[in-house]
Amino acid sequence: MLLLQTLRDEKDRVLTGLAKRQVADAEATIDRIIALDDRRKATQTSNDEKLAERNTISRQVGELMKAGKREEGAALRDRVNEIKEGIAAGEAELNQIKEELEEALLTLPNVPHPLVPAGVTEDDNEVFRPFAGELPVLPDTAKPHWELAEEYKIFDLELGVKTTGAGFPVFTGQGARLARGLVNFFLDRNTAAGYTEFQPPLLVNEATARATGQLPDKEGQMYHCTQDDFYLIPTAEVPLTNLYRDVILDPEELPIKLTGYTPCFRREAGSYGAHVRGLNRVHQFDKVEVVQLAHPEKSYEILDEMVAHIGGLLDELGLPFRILRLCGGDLGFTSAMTFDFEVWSAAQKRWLEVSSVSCFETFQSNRLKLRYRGENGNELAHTLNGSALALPRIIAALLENNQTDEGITLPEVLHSYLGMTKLEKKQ
RNA sequence: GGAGGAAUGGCAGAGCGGUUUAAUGCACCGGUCUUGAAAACCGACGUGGUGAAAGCCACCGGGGGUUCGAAUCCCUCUUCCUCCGCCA
Repeated sequence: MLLLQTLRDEKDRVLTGLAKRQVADAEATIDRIIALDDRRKATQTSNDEKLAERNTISRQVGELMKAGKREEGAALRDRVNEIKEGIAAGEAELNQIKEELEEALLTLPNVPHPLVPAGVTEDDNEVFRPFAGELPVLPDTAKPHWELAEEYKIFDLELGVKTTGAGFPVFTGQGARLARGLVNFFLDRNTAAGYTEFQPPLLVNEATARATGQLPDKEGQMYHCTQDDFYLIPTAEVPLTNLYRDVILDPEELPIKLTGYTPCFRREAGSYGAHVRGLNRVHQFDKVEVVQLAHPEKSYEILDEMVAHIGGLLDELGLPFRILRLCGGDLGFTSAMTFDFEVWSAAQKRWLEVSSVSCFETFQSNRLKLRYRGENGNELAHTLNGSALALPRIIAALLENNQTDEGITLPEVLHSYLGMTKLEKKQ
């Protein structure tokens, strides 16, 4: 959620930024928000005056009663009763204004950073760092990962359909081991880079989902347990970042670095077709996430650091990748700048997104009330997060790119995690 | 699921209807003293709204109510603790 103060003080900058996202009626919305806030201030001030009067008179009543002047006290009591009616009306109006204000504020997405390119669709994203080497070229007999998965018994989509439904792959045998090995590899590397590991809940309440911005923006994207009003997390970002909701940090504690492995659940309503075959898009998948809470002056430096860290993971896995900077139109609702990592899937001959790294500036911390003690009072911290990494498409690329007649070779860093150097065909 | 108890500032812990502008202690911060440190002493010491400021207002787990006046009384929800039941 954007700060009211920003809308007032930097309206031009906000409008320029939101134009990159093609936000409709941005100026009208901002004007309405400021008008509502003016009303809020006026209403609250007049109500506070009534409250102050009530408090003063009530104190006098107390003194009169103590002094035994019951009749004078009773007269003042009647006066307070009149004031109380005004207070009740004022409070009702105030609450209504606040509700409208909140609702309007929630409709505005984050303001893109000046370096974010304008654009409408993913085709307008900036190739921030192209892949430097030669893309691997496979023989015509090369198979896509969903065919390899059957030959090598990596995962089984039919079993997932039986137990749950489409989009819930069941990893089997050496496939399950590969997934577990990757999770451990990622967690070990993240921990070595100074991130503290957490195992958060996979179900979150509404307040948590709102604080990081999944609600109300992505209402239909999350699985909702209506009986208990919990949401299944679409990413570990949600519980991990919310660990620091309503917290005031000492500046020396920054940056705070968190990592965690969780399954992620996404409804992906309306997605179907050839481009979602195999592991390309599923409803449940494993992901290791990194989160940082940063001083505002350091956040973009830290974003660079996170990009470098994730690039290092992909280098170690030997996967060809490129980095995109998302354009305004493709940028997530809550993000100010996002880099996407895409690995080359040699059999499908296409780029697959495996990580998204974002700086949210104060958009999340405003809702989270995540602050640090600054020079001039408490100030909102910046939040950042990124996938390090999401498993399914990593597995897809590893299977496809490394297929040989003798089996699927594994990158050296995984040998000790899996206890083998390659995957073998199974009957 | 059942019975009882509890929830107050970073922590501990008073307060049970009206000088509470939330006592006191510890921690933290500034200062005096000291060669330096400790001790001692002095001072500052929660969050938010509004305002140029003084000030005013709200917040004692959340919500609602009683009252001229609520941290304090009532209702309700949540969480934690103790015990019972069930259970991986």
